Amino acid sequence: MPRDPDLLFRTLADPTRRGIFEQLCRRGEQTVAALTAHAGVSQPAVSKHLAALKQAGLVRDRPEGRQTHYSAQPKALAPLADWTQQMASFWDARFDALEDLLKRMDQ
Amino acid sequence: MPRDPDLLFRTLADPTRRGIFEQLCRRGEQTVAALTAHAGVSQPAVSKHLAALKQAGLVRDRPEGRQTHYSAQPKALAPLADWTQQMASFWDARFDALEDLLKRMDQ
DNA sequence: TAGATTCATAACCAGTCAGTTATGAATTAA
DNA sequence: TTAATTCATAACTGACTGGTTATGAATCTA
Repeated sequence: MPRDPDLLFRTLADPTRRGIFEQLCRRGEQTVAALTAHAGVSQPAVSKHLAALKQAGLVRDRPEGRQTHYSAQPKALAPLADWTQQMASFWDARFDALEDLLKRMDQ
Repeated sequence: MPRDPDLLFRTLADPTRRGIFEQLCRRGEQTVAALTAHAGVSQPAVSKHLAALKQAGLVRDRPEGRQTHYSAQPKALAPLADWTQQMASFWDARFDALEDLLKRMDQ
């Protein structure tokens, strides 16, 4: 159930790639050409980033004629949110344990 | 307010480094030697990872004699959670807009 | 059909980075 | 003081990867 967030972290670590994903989240489905217009890198670079995002499940592609439409799959971010939550909860648990100990010592 | 999550993503992208951070979240403050015992890499590698984590604000160091104790600062994960939340909300907003449009068309 | 457009892939390059060993500084122990 | 321990840094290396240009396949248009 707590899926491995490794691929997710690696995929989102690159700012250009993260920018493309953000663009898709903000503006919705877009073609490669539209994404390239904002990405600041060449079209092949964008295609490679899209392939990486697809590999991580963060986007879906919808081929239509000679163009391909991509859209974000924000659901795929769940393992990331889970991981973050888990780290915080570990910390909280220890904090609670300390609080508990202090209370006990106070008695 | 929405701080830049770039350094955070880059820092957490490496599995070894993320493992060290997880260890600190789970077990609390630990020395470099203790962390090295679990990391599966050399002590200098661990020291470098700790320096990176510290740079990102994810850990604090507490020098004590010849050893240095490190502890997690999970608060530093906030921008990550914020970013994730924001991506989801962008998506939801568009979804709502679509829903709205459909309702309007239905009238 | 011929030409233009859209995208993906191949091939290559340069910079980054995580790992190593070697070493030294600072502290503790004998 | 001498020896041992703990950690950080320097120097180096090899792998990875994000960028490029070149190219080709597929599709649309004139």
